[in-house]
Amino acid sequence: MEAETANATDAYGIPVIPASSDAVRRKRRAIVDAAAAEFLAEGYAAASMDAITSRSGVSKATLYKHFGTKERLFLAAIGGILRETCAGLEPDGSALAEAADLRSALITLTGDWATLLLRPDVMTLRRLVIGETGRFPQLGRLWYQVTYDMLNGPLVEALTELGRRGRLEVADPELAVRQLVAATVGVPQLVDTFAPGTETDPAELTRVVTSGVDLFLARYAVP
Amino acid sequence: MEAETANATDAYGIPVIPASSDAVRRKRRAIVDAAAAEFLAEGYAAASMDAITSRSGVSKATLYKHFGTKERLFLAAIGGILRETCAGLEPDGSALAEAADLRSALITLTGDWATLLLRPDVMTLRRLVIGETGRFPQLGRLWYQVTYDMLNGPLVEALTELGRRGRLEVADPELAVRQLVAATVGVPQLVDTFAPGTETDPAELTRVVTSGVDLFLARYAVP
DNA sequence: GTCTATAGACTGATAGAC
DNA sequence: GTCTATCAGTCTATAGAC
Repeated sequence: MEAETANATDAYGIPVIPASSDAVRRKRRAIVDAAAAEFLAEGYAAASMDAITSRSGVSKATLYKHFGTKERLFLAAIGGILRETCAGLEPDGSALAEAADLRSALITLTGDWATLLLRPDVMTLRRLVIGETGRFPQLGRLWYQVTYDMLNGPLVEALTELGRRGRLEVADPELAVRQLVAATVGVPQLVDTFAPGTETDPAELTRVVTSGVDLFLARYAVP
Repeated sequence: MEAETANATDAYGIPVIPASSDAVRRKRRAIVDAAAAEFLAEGYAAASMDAITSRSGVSKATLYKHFGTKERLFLAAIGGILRETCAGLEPDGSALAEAADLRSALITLTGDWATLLLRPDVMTLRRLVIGETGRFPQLGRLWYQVTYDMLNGPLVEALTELGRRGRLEVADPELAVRQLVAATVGVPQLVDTFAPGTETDPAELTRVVTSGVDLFLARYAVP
């Protein structure tokens, strides 16, 4: 039924869009892409449905037929690229427990995260989600969940395993991971959060990440 | 001259409002307060000048006479409360260099910062500034500057002094302070950034801050 | 009587929705 | 393409200070 499809949401309150024919799917794709670009550039309130219509090349009727309201289009577009951004990214935290050189493995892992999370498009998305979290709490929860599943979760398991093997001494792996992420990725991320477009020189990034890992190991490594 | 006053800005691009009689100043105060409440609740684009007019109790002519445009009112209101929030807060980083118990002093200092920065009104303001940084870069710069002057700056000096006295070994005090802030305040702040209104139990906050300080000292304290 | 500051109706544009 | 609501910003008639 039309109304039912147009109002379905998943566990996070992000609209669920049913599968369909190729032509329909391509139009929907065009709308979502246009919406994402407009919302990322303007924010939710300042974005215009007319502008999204023009960008996507479909008619307003088609747009409203598929998404119903501005709110639902926003959630579908932003929720979608949020998932996509993190998809295809292998956490590979399990390799960490086996690594011969733990320090190098941690530097590589946190460095890779930092490179991904500092990408201009990811930072723009992050700023948008933070700014709209008051109006759309489900987006904030989704962002936190996605980044947690990608970064923190696997690492907590790896640290716990490393603790069992006697290579680390972490009483609270959950907290330790949050500290590691904060002391590495979090440091350059804070600057770019308030100064968009700040260039982060790769050499400087490596230096910051390395220092963060050393901070972590100074406390938690078994001598 | 009228036009000159209505367009004057300071070094950060925040409108400068000249002093005036008590009655005029009280009206201006009412406008700014109403504007801050509306902008914090709705964001820049969704906030309505009519709503601000109603809230403040003055007429639209008065409002436009004083602030000229929505943009200028936004910058004046948000820039104003941003400064106010941090005013009257003594950094007192100099006491750190003299502290007998450095660990306790750091825990107290970072704990106080965390308590201030996690206040719901401060977090709401922070989310707004992050969300509007694309449109109003000067607000992002101002936030970074204000928090830096309040937290990081004095602490960098204190760490440098403690290094001279042989109690710490910090090759890069600037980076060390960013790590300390990230590993203490930054940890609970990240949660509340994406999940507004998350209650942070004071005991848990102390535990997190203490652990962050211990992380810092494990790396940088001279044995 | 003159003049500044104000109230609030008004305007043209544009929004979301259908 | 049409519709109605609402937006930022303007304008005019008036109230009150001197």
